[in-house]
Amino acid sequence: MKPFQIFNTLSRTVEEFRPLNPPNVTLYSCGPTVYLPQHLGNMRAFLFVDVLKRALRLAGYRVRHAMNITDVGHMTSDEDAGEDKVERTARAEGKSPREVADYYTELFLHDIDLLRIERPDVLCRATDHIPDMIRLIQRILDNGYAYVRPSGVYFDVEKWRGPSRMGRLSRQSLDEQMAGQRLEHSPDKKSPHDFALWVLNQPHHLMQWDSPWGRGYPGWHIECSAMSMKYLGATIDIHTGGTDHIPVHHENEIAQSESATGRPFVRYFVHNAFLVEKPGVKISKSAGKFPLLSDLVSAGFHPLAFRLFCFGAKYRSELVFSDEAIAAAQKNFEYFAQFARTLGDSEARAAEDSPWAREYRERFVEALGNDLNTPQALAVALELAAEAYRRGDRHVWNTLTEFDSVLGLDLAGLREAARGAEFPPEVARLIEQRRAARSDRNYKLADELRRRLEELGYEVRDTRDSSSYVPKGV
RNA sequence: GGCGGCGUACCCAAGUGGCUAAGGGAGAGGUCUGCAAAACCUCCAUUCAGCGGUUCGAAUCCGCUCGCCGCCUCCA
Repeated sequence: MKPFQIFNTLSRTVEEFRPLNPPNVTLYSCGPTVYLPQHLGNMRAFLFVDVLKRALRLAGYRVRHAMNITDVGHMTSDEDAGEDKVERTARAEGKSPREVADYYTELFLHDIDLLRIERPDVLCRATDHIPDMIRLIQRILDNGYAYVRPSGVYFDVEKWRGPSRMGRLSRQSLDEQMAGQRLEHSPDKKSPHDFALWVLNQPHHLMQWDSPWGRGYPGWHIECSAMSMKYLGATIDIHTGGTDHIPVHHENEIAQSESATGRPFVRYFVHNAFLVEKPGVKISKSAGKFPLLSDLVSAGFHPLAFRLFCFGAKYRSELVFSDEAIAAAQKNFEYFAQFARTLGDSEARAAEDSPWAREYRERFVEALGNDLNTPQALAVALELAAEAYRRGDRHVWNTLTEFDSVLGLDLAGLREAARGAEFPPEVARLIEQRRAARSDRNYKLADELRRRLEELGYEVRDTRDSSSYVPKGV
């Protein structure tokens, strides 16, 4: 089998994936900031991680996945200025920061469940790991790569950077950047590129902790370094995030992590592109207005339609959001669901698929191993179903189920849900009556029973010699 | 000022040197069907923003032009 290939931002090329300790893979993802709901653009990022994880598993790897919940230190502007975003929401809503974080964390979990995104093995909140961050900052200080000032502990970029260390990801030398030219920076900083590891003397800040340097709170970047090391080790295989994190957040994470441990921080950085409203216009929290998953559901779309919609484009391409494209994805979803539902027991329980299905499986795995080409994988899955219809040979359940381990549509569950044994007694009785009416050619009664079933929330789909009953909303 | 990306049919979107430019949606016609669906079959880009160049051969490489955008500040 061909090795799994993935684009590594560190090299800007598609590389063969070689984890440190195969078949184990350590994966860390920059998670949500919990002061607002996660919009559809955020959801695309989490869907990307989910499909990456599932594809790695299909390729034979075992993945340990950690994701952070940012509930402190995320500022409205530079690290040492502005207001903490969680606190801003807390003040606006008259809640405590913890209540705000809890609320939006729950909302996040609710949404990823709807999208059938697997929960990470470790979901870690920044505020639960303050001691870990303090220890890490101390190590950086001990190694001489940070300095303490009245306003905070800062990472010394000049000291650390050495030959091409900073700017490795973004391909920008520090001198080329305009840091400090576009906004005021703290006079305490030796260089405008320096960033806060720990912030001191901000009395208005609600969340404060004691530290060896005084009462304060962590800078935004340190949480990812501290928690990824704690749960996944000094060197992790894959670190994911949006492309917006390349120049600052991930650059700083590398600097602070490697200056602390002296070891490589990440083997593969993998970044997803944005979901955009129209070409080039990204959906973002700071823009004020942004579509949510709940908006799609209110508009009558199934959450999994959004899941398939995202798989219709490569993770590294901007994806243009439109109702028409979501509707197209929903058609795909219904197509898969209908295909699964109409498989007979002998087809769904056969130990072996028909030989012709093998080629589809190979193409599917190959597409995913080719830098996660989900559009191609999706096309293969659709072609498998179409080919099964065309041949009148639907012994492909094992293959389809394997595809679904990545697509994540729960086709097995959908099939079960359409089976008679699962129906409530009243529904089952109506179904039986309708079956009898149809065989008596009493179509007037059959149509009446169809209406009543629809009132109960079941869509009736007849075939020549049987019928299936699908709960509305799939 | 610097870094980076994009422009493929009505829409979404693969393809990055070579069989007929994937796939889906929409659209058109047909088959099947008590009805309503679903499904199946057929059709739907001589062409990849434009213009040059390299090559036996380019949507794919190079140059220029036009248009759009992201990042360098919080952001998936």
